[in-house]
Order: sequence, then structure tokens, then C-alpha cells
Amino acid sequence: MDYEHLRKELVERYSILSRRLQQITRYAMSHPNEMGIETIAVIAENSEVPPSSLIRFAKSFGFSGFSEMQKVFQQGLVSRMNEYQKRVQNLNLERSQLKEGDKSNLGNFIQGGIQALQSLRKTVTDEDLEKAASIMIESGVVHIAAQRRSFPIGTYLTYALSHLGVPNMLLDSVGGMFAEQGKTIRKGDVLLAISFSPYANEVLKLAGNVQERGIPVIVISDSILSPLGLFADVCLEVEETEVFGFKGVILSALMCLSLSLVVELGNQMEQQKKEME
Amino acid sequence: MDYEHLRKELVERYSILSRRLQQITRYAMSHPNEMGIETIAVIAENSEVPPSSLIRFAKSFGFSGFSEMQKVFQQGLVSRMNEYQKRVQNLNLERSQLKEGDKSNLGNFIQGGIQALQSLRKTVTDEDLEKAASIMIESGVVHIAAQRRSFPIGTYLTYALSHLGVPNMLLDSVGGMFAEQGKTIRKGDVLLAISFSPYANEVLKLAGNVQERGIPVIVISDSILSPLGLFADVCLEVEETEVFGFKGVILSALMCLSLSLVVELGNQMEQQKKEME
DNA sequence: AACAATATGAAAATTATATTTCATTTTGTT
DNA sequence: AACAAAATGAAATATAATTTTCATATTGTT
Repeated sequence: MDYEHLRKELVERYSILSRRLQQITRYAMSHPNEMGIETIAVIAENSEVPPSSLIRFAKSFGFSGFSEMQKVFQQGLVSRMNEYQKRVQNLNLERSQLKEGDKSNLGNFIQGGIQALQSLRKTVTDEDLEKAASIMIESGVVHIAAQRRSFPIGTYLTYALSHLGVPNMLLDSVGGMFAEQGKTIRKGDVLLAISFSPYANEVLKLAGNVQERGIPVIVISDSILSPLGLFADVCLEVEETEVFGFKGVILSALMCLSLSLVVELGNQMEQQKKEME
Repeated sequence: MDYEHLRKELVERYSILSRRLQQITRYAMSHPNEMGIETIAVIAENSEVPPSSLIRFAKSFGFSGFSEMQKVFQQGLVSRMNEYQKRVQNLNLERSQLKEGDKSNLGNFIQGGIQALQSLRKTVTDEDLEKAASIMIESGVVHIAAQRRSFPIGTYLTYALSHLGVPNMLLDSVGGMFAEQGKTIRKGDVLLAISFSPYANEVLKLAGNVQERGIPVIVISDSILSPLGLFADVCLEVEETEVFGFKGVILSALMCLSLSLVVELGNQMEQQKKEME
């Protein structure tokens, strides 16, 4: 029996229950979370009913005891939460006026991209972004490490930073010299490392070395607990998203994040300039 | 200690924990509902950890035992649900109002990115995408011309095409040899040119030459009437979008479009393979 | 009002669950 | 390699929770 079914039963059979059992029914209907989480003793206390009555209540609805019924309330608690989560997502999609029945490749990837962008709002805080930008602004050269799938993001960042006049270096592995390029990172610089599962070994190694030398590391990865996240002074988290098993969707979100980072940096630079005057 | 606080602690102290305790941390972070509802024995079973380690885990975060910590997860479960409930209500209200009070950079760029993706659905048709893919599939080498702002998209395309085993060439201008690289385009090949206002001169010139020689040109640009669009056999139109005067937002949409193109290509290749059998 | 049927709750008994203990393994250091 | 310190997990123990029991109270019927 599931949660919704149980609720129906409670309402239907309410009238033929004894006085006490009706009291319990009312309480259960209005405190479903408590019914799922607390112990009999606590619920008995709060509902001003002896524990044995709660058990009788459960049995009268066909359960072997209170515990069995409680599982239904627990399951209801979790599934209601998932339900809400879904509704939030659906409403977000609806708001964006996209048709659900869109079967085309493009339509699906657009939907996936929008979801990836939305999730960005949850996993990255403005504070993180500000902190990352201020570290970069205080540093000498910004070294950018991003291999394979993340490389396009690296090329964007080096383009945008150069436009802003921020000294930077893209470790592009030209000639297979990634490690050698990494050796040019000096005290006073900063490393911006971008990597997602499966993490590029050379980036992990570099980030580790750089952090050990007391040089700040800004990380963009899928979790603060990822191998790369552990080296981070600031970690900007971007959830992996998939469409048809393709992980590329994340790049739309990464682009957006990179852009925000660059603009934040630009803003801070301007503010600094104003303060100098 | 409340749920959010506990999560922070988990992340902060993760690195100084023992192997087992790290394993438990990861599990707890990703299964918070279960942590609140199930018994030690069940969680131990699911996370493949002995019960005693779970208690050690709780104690290492200052709780008297597992039960005490579980209360925090339970409270988190309930409060997150209330949170979602509120959000659903808010979204329902907001739906009519459209605009959010989000003042942060990130929030604005996410909104901008979402709009750019939405507009993609209007300006690019599935037919165009299919046609572009089928031209590429019938060609020898795919040459990719994308300078400056569009260059990151070029690097993504060369990465993805190589993964699919599609012969391709990114005209990356290394050593300032863009024009020279362009001369390697032969009959039977195809040029994929990406450029937005102000159009990179070298790309315009190349596209013109290539088309004159009767080689197909696929264009990604802001309008079929753009200087570049005029040379196109297929033109995938992506509207320019701006946030705070920044044109970078378009890159999120371009990424999405590129991904769709690549996947369409992959699909067509597979279909072709099947038909060969 | 008297009786039987049903409902109720305090306390005992049972069962489930959490915690501690301690022998063993792993890890880090000299 | 040898040792000490720390971590680990199986089993024993302690604690907490649920369920049953049974004496008492309430309700409905004649």
C-alpha cells in the first residue's frame, strides 16, 4: 500500500472508527512528516494518545504493526519531495515555453542545455564567483589548464581575459609540452583548472603541485569532493548533465559560467580603477 | 547543528578523514534522504560499510552517536520539502510576472543563456541540421574555420569530430598561417565556417574562394543575409544576444548547436552503417 | 439498571536498533 | 624491514523501540 492509497483509506473509513482512532486519524492526516520520522513514543506524546492506541490504529488499517505503517509514511515523505522537485523543474521548463513532445535532436539538446544552466544557479554561488575573480585580479599571470572536453572553455577564457588586458597563459599542450608549460607558473600567479570525470591526469598532477607550492588554485569541476576539487581554494561546481548519454551539454553551462566569471572580473577591475582616483 | 551546517562540515573536513570515513561522507552527501530515514543496518548494507564505521563517522563530527546525527538529516529532509513547497508556490505566482529579482551577474547570464537557447529553436530547423550533417558525411575532410570569439566552438567541433572518426582540420592560425591552412581544402572536402559580426575578414575571403571552386560551405552565422551567409550551401542561423552589452552569451547556444550537429552526424553514420549490412 | 461487547491504557515482554569492545588489519615512520 | 599508531569490522552488549497482555473503563442493548 502506498502513501496516497493510505490517505484515501483514512478518509473513507474515518466515520466507522472509534473515538480514539478518529483522533489519531486526524493527527496522522495533519502531521504526515512526523508520522514518518518520529518514534511511537514521541508521536504518542504529541498527539496525546497512548502508544498502544497507535499500534491498534495501524492494525485496524491492515498493517502488522506501527512500524509497517510508518514505512508508508516515510516513503510518502520521500516521494512527495521528488514530486516537488519535478514540479519545480517542469514549471521552469514551462516558463521557458518549450514543447515537451519535442522529439528532435536539437530540441532535446536545447532542453538539456537549459536544465544545465538552471542547475548552475544552484551549485555556484555569487560569493564563489566573486572570490574567484578577486583572486585572479590580485594575481600576476592566470594560467589556464583545461584538456580534452574542457579545452574549448580554456580557449574562450584566454580570449576573453586577453581582451580585458589580464595577463594569462593557456596550457594548450602544443608539442605535447603540457607539463613544461606548467613549470612557468610562479609565486604570485594563479592556476585556473577545469576538469570533469574522467579527470585528466596531467591536470590533477599540476593542480596538486601548484597548491603545494602555496599558489592559489581555482577549480571548475563536477564536485567539491572530486579529485580536482580537493586542491581548490575556490571550487565552482557544475553538475554533469547528459542527453542521450552525451555529456557535452555541460559545455553550454560552462560557457555561461566562464562568461560570468570574466564579466565579474571586469567589473572588479573597473571598481578598483575608480577607487584609485 | 542544522542540516546545511552539517553539509558544510562534511565538505570542509573531508580531506582530513580516513579512507572509510571519506567513503561514508560521499555516500551521506549523495543519499541524504536515506541517511534520515533508514536504520544503521540498512545504510550500512547499502553503502557497503560496517555499522560501527557509521557510528565512528557520526562521532568524528561531534555527535554522541549515529542517532543524534540522523536527527539532523531528518530535520533536513523536512525542511527541504518545505523549501520545495514554497518554491512551487512562488513559481506558480511568478509565472505571470516573468521577471525575477535576480540581480547577480551569474543569474543574468543564466537567463540570457536560456533565452539564447530558446531562440535557437526558432532560427534553426531540423532540416537544416540534417542537411548539414549529410553534406559533412559525404565529404572527405571537414575543414573548420572559426576565429576569435568563435574559436572555442571550432576547438569543440574538432574534438568531437575526431572522436567520431570524422576526418577534420581545424584552421587554428598557428604561426599566422590561416590562409595557408585554407589552401589544403580540396575538391570533395567541405568547409564549416563560423563567424559573427564583425566578421573575420580572413574567414569571409576563404569562404568566397572555396565556394567559387564548387566546394560546399556550411555556415554558422547570425543571418542568412550576413556577408558569410551569402556563400552558404546551408546556413545555420543563430541570433546575437546581449547581456550588459556582452555578446558572449551566444556561445552557450553555439555549443548546444554544435553538439546537436555532431550527434546528428553520429546518428547518420550509424544508420549508414546499418544500411550497408 | 444489568449485561455483554467493545475500547482503552499502563505496564510487561519482546523485538529491533544502536553502541561498545576488542582482536585484527592497515598505514605511516624510523 | 620492523615497529608504533591509527583504522577497521565482527561480535557482544547495552539501549531504545515496539508489541502484547490484561485489568479497567466505556458504550450500546435489552
